[in-house]
Amino acid sequence: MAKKRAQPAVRKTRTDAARNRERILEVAKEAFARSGANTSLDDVARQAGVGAGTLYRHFPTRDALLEAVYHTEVAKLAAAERELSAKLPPVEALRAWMMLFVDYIAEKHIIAPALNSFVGGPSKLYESSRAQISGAIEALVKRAIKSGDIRKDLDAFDLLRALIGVSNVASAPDWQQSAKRLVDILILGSRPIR
Amino acid sequence: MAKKRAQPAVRKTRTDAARNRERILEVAKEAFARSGANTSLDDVARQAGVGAGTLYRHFPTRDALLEAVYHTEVAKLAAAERELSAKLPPVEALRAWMMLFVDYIAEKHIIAPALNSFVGGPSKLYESSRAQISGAIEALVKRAIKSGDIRKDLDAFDLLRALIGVSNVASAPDWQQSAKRLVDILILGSRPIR
DNA sequence: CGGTAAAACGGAGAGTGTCTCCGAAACATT
DNA sequence: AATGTTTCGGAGACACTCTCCGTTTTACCG
Repeated sequence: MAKKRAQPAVRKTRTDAARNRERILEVAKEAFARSGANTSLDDVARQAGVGAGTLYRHFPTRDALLEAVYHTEVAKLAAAERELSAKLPPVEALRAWMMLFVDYIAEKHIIAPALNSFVGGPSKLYESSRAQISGAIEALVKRAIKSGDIRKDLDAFDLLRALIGVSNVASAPDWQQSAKRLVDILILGSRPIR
Repeated sequence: MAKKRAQPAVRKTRTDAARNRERILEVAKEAFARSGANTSLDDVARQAGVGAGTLYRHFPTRDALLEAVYHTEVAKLAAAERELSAKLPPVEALRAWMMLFVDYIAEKHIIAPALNSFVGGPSKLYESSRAQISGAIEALVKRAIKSGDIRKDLDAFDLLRALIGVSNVASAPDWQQSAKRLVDILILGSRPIR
């Protein structure tokens, strides 16, 4: 009694639907990078060659679209955690990952305000992205704690907040340098007392 | 030849103008605190009992209004620096001021994205507020460096960026706690290398 | 005081963005 | 090819931003 198939059960997703979804995602990614998180969604729809209705059906809110756009990027960051952990000593790995995070935001022009939702509200939307990112930093921190290089009571989430926060202030020209200096300060400040 | 008064020279500002300006400021402050930095300015104008044109004449941009609204708040923070410096040892003063900053943002619901402009762009608008805030933290850091409790090469601006950044991520419920833990980490990480 | 020029007011309206609704079109399935 | 479902798309209702300019208010002067 596990699977009935009396009625057509599940219909294959229509190809035009899938195609449009992809196209929207592609255009949106570029638009967000170019003009920030406030790009006109109608514009995105137009450039993707679909009607506004189509865009809003696929992504009911601006946040939903942002989440979808950065989903793959987030996955890459999570993957980097595993790599770094494998080839670097605990603290170094943590540091390297944080630096990577900064670079990522700088390069891809990911809009930090959107990231807020990762550590922020109870939005179901970001659930999976948040899980990936916080999973990554938690693993890194846990390993560093175990090795004795980081204080036992450090909350990985605090570090994530700091990281996102620092990346938020991205207007100044030397932002990236400043962010990296701060990563070092954060790590230094997270060492065991003495 | 210091003061001519051939022509009417300077006219006293009209009382209605001053009154309206005050009223707008008052309403805007409340509105920003209640509904964030994106409140409808037309609404603000309506609630202040003036036309949209009046609001925009006094404050040409949303940022200008924000700046004006928080001008006095910023002044208070700057004043606190002097007080704390007078009654606490260098690092303690720095720490206390940073904590105060966090509290301030939490309590007054100051919209952090607006603060970005303080450390950010070359906007002439925020010039005075920025000067006050960065002056405060620079003084605190300089004193702490002189006392030997903080590393010589620490950039006060970095610290300010971190502070604003961390305050930015204000969605989580335990945000304030997290922010304060981070302040401690930042200060610890800014100590001399031994 | 009353007159007058200068300054401020205010709201209509043009431009733009958001989001919904529903008839028309495209699709998977039989 | 017919059928019934899913998706499309863009017109349109609504909201917000910001400007323009005829009208009103005010400070100043005689």
